[in-house]
Order: sequence, then C-alpha cells, then structure tokens
Amino acid sequence: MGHLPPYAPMTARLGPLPPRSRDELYGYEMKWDGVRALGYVEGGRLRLVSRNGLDVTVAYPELGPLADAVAGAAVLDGEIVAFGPRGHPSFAALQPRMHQRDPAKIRMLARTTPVTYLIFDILHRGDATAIRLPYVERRDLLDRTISAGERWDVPPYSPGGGAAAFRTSHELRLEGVVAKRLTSAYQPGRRSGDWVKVKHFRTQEVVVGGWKPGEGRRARGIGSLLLGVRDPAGRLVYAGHVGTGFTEAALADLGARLAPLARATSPFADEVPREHARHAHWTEPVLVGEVRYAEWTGDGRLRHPSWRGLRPDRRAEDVVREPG
DNA sequence: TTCCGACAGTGGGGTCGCAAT
DNA sequence: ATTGCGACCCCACTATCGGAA
Repeated sequence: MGHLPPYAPMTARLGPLPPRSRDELYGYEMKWDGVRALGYVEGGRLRLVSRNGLDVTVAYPELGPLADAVAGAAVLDGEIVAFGPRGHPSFAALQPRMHQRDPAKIRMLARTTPVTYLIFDILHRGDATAIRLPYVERRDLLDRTISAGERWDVPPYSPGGGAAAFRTSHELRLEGVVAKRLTSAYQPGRRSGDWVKVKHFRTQEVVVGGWKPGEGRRARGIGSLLLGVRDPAGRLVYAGHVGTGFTEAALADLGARLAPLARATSPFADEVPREHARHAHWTEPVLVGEVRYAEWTGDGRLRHPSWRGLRPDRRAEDVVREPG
C-alpha cells in the first residue's frame, strides 16, 4: 500500500507554432479552457489537487467514479472543463463551481453543469514514477491505464501536423493547441520550452476614456487604461481596462498624451461599475489604440487584454466592437 | 560575449467568503 | 445589509539577473 508522492504540474510556455521543419518533433493536443488538476487515484478513491496545491476534490463529485476506471494507483494530469450551451469549453460556466464549498450547491451545479476531466498525462503508476518516460511512452501508458467513462476522457494527440491541429482548434472554438516535444520528460513545477501553448489571439481597436494610477513601480503614473468601443448606435460603451503590454517608455508617453485630455466626467455612455470608476481619471475619448485579447466576457469586457500600441491612423468615431 | 530561464512585480476578468463598516 | 478585501481560479507582460551556451 504505497503512498503517492506529491507532484507539481508542469506548465507550458506561450509561443508560436513550431516551424514546419521541426513539426514532426512535437505531439499536438487541443488546449482546453478550464482548471488544471492533478488526479491522485489510490485505494479506490480520487483526490483532485489544484495548481496551487489545494485539495478541490469535493467541488467535483461527478468525477469520483474515475477511481474505478483506473487500474491500480496512479497520478493523472488534466484539465477540468465545463462545456457551454454551444458545445465548447466555457470558463464562465466553470467559475461558479471553482470556489464553491456548499455541498448542496455543488450537487445542484453537478446536475445542471457537469464537468468533464480531460486527462492528458500520467505521472505515476503503481509504485513507480513515470515522469522520466518520454511523452509518447507516457501517453501509451495513459491509454493502458484508463478505461472510458461518461465524465472523463483521454483526448488524442497528433504526432506532427501542427498546422492542421491549430486550424482544427479554431474551428472547434478552442483556445489553441499545446505542442509537446515527443521525447521530453515531465518536468514537475517547471514552465518548460518542451511544452509550447499556441493560442488564437484576437485584436480590437479601443478608445481610451480614462486611466487609473498604478502602484509600486508605477505609483507616480498610469496603472491601467479604461477602454471603450462604440455600439451600433454610436455610443461609447465601457469595455474594461488594460494594464499590461506597455513598456515604461510607452506608459510615460501615454501619460503625456492623456494629461491635456483630462475631463471631469466619464465619457462612457453606460455606467462604469463603481469598483472600476474608483480613482479613475477621465479623459476625452479621442485616443485610439489596439489590444490583443482572448475573448469577450458575458459582461462585454475584454478577457486577458494586453496593449499593443496607439493607432493614430484611426478615428475614435470609427472604433466599433468587432465580431469574435 | 550573448542568450535563455526563472523570478519578481505590475496589471486584467471573474467568484466566493468573511471582516469591517 | 452593504461594502471592501483577500484568496483563489484563469491570465499577459516587462524588467532583471545569474548561469548556460
């Protein structure tokens, strides 16, 4: 009766698709938008541990039967995903579950929005670690270890074929793909270049309608910019803030440009939430920039926005929310 | 010498729980 | 009862420094 050792999840570096000349060195997996979890199966029980080392087992009772679908003791690595109404992973659908402690609410959510554990790696089997095995051998071991179930799956990987996999991920409305070196070992706790996540980014032109002061290094200047886009009626609608992507030089430049544009009231047609408006310095909505982002949230905010730079060639009147 | 990898530090959208008001 | 705040999830990015290449 061995005791499974703790593992820390290996993470991927963000980057471009490997060049065609190196394509066949990688296995490609779909990237699922959910929460990362290691699954410790031992003594007929499953224990789920978050990236931060917290035991999150109680939040996902529908995954419990996985313990019976695993041959012997094992440590699995995968993503817990909630599928939205249109059949693709929805982080928003998962969020109420992630922090929930109330057993009654958890049971209710498990009925209405059951999750799926998408397993893509195995770190331990029986009383032996598997992390030194190359990726392809771990994947083989994974297939031999788990039998199919309703609420979990071992999605396939594609050896080579990165460009096609990336296109497929777009058609399926997924975040992108993860390219993993076929010969690489599992490196616990490391953000290794052997795993590269390749994401679909969108860009959006935005109007700057204000800014908020920063803290620490940025205490004397801009911390983030308040952004807006025009709706079909031409009204400037609040779209959230962006606080990353600029160099210190860019921040200083923006500060100088925004200073003469100061005004007393919000330029947005809709109401900016009070937490966001607190400490805001409003400006005339004339400066246009571009951000890169992951998706629009249900509240019309940009998720994971990063600043790309000013767009002096664009007029603030023409900045509309683009489809996507 | 230059480059890479790891870290610290800044910022974002969200949710929940709890303490302060 | 409401509000504020920290702890968690997801994350992008810049600046820095020491060691590898």
